Amino acid sequence: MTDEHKPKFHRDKEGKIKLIVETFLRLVETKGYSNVSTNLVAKEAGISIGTLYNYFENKAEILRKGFETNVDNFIDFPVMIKILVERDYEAIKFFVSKFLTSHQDQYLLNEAYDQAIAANTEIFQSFQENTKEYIKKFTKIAKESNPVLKKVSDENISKALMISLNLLDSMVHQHLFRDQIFNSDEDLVEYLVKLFQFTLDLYISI
Amino acid sequence: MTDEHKPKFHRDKEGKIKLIVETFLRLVETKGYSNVSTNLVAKEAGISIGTLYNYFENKAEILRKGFETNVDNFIDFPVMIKILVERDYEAIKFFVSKFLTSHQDQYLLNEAYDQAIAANTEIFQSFQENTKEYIKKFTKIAKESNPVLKKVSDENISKALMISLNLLDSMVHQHLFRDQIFNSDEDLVEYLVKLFQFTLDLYISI
Amino acid sequence: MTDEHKPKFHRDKEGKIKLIVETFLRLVETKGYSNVSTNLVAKEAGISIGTLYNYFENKAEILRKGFETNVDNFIDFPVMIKILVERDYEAIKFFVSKFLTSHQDQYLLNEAYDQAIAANTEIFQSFQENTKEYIKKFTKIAKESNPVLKKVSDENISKALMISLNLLDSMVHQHLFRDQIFNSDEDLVEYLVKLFQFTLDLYISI
Amino acid sequence: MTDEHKPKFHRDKEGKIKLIVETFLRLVETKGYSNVSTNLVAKEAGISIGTLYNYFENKAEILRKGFETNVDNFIDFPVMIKILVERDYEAIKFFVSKFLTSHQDQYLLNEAYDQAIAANTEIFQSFQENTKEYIKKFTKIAKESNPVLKKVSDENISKALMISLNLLDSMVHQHLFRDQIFNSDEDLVEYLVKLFQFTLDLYISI
DNA sequence: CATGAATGAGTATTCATTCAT
DNA sequence: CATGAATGAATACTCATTCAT
Repeated sequence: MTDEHKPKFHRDKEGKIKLIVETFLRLVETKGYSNVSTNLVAKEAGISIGTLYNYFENKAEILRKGFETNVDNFIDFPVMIKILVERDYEAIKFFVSKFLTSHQDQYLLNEAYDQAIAANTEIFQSFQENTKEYIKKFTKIAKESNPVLKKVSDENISKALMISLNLLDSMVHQHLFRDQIFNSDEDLVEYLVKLFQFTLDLYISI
Repeated sequence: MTDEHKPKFHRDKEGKIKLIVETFLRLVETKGYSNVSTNLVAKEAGISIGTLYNYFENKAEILRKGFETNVDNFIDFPVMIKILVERDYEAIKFFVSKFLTSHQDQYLLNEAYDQAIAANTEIFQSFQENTKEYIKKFTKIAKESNPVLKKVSDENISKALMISLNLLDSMVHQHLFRDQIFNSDEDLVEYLVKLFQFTLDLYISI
Repeated sequence: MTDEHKPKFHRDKEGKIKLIVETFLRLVETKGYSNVSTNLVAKEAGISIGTLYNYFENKAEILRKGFETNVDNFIDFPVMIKILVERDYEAIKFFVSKFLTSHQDQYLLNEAYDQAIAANTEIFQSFQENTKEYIKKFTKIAKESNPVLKKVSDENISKALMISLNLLDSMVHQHLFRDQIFNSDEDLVEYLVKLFQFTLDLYISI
Repeated sequence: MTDEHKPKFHRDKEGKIKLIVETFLRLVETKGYSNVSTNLVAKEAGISIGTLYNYFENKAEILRKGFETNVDNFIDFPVMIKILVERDYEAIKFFVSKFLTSHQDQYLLNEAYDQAIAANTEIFQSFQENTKEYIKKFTKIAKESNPVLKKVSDENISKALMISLNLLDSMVHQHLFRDQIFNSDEDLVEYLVKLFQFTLDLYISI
């Protein structure tokens, strides 16, 4: 109870960090990492540039924080586990469709990560560790929640997951931002589902 | 005497454009788009910055031109046609291996295209048109040079080609610059060959 | 009980001022004036930046206060008096050697004073007054503690002291941070002792 | 003749460099190195900041250039040689007086060198080399122009010169910018002449 | 058509200082 | 009297682009 008195005095620290990160990501999504200046972020967030740098050591750090929090609600664990095990066409289709719908925002973000990675090795490692941690977490939960997966090696589960997500990502990216290979979204989704199944069959044979 | 037919020295407009584009792409491949300044390009090309801007309206224009000319010698047409038709494991493997080897250079270039796309819609369309043109050209040649392909629709040939290249690109990219999903290059190549075959089987049934 | 006479904990204004000044000087000695931010001083001192500004109007003020208190324990009065009177080679040599050893720390501090002086005339005067006060104090004590010096004018004692210290300072500075005029520390010390004696002979003839 | 046609088209390159350096030094002399921003220099010189950076890689480089050109007309070689050999009281007095008169400008400049040195090791070495070169040049000329000096070792001539100049510098600095030790300029000059002679006697015995 | 000096808005980041709590 | 979040002018430096020659 007494703990709840204090925060009244402080401006909401976590809230401010969140505000900065969200503003930053929103801008990156539309303009690309290198076209978003920290000064602009501050202005758009309605804070001073000094405040921004009170919370983040540098520009890349904002991106890192964004990635960190973003990765957490990236995929729906139960849904994915169900897919891994049952390999149900409709389930995969649903997942892929949702992925397609929500991907547009993510795309420039991913590119931002790439750019930051290219410029900064530390951040690269941070990204890798975050992803690994996330994959590990997923693998553990997957095995715990479904006995069938216990027979599959951790490595293969990780592989299946990462490859599949990566494939989805790249094809959706191509579809949305480069050449329109498929005539319709449905066309694309159909192919992706098959690709997904193909990869699962390859690495997770039950 | 024959040398005098193509006036390569002064007053050679095309030669100068080519020089600028090549210098630009070479630099982008090693340093990334945003780390290559037009001033540097001019210096490296041995011309003045003023001359560069006589031939190109702005930086992005050089990239556009670069894409236009680059796409031309992207893949070895005969090899690719052979793959499409025969679907020979070793041939695909050879192609994929070569792709992997040469990808590192292309990576920063691709990112440059993406950045330009993000910043400039005009360029996006230019890119799309170029690619379409290229694919159309390939499809035509493929059909002409191999009767078996005549039965396959143009659309499917295009699809097979674009999807395959895109998949290769994304997986290699992931392997080289993001998380190391596969334990070795061989491991990756093996998977990619299967993926390649899967896609060909799907769209080009002979 | 005796400990309670000087309330060293909270509410100790003098203690807090001392803490700030000492922290500040310690940092300046290692990092240089312009590389020490008030925020850092506060952090290192374990107080808030707000508290720091409750006690000092601005950054330069801390330096001024630092000079004020620092000048007090600059030289060992008895040793210096002995030197002035006896002009003993070994005593001077010992003093000079010690000066050389301890100068490295003082250097950045002196530079800080100079910088502050260059930027702020008020501080200049404050420095001058402090030094004058200090010299006057020394002269008085010197005359009181050694009857021989009573014959010498105050002005000459001051001169001898200030010139000598200044000469030491500049030559040591040159030796340590600029060109290495002397082959060894011993070489330098030898010259400085002679210089010291020369100056004393000039102004304090007994 | 043909060569003389060209420069008409270019804005005077050397002139611009000189302009920048002089503006910079003028500002440093009054405000101190760290209080002079490159933007201010550009503004005061009536050029754009971009132009400034076309001619100098960074701020410190301007100072280096300033030092380089400054050191050349630092002392009057013939006068100094005469002093070294004849040790004439009036000649030294004249030299010292002139030194005192012209020193005010030099002081903050010297401090600027110190600051730059403290921040940048490369520049430090550049300074050292320039000074060494200068001293070497002087020593050579001195020996050539006056046979008496041939008996003296190069090292001792260098020492005598550097120590003397350093002593002058520090005492004048103290006199002008710190505590007024001497009652008058004449008073100071008198002491400095003696100091000068003392050092010459020590290192250059003829 | 070539040149390259000049431009200046823009970049990431710092830091002395203020003031609401 | 203490706190520390917030400020924003200032800094060194970059680079796409222009234009007088």
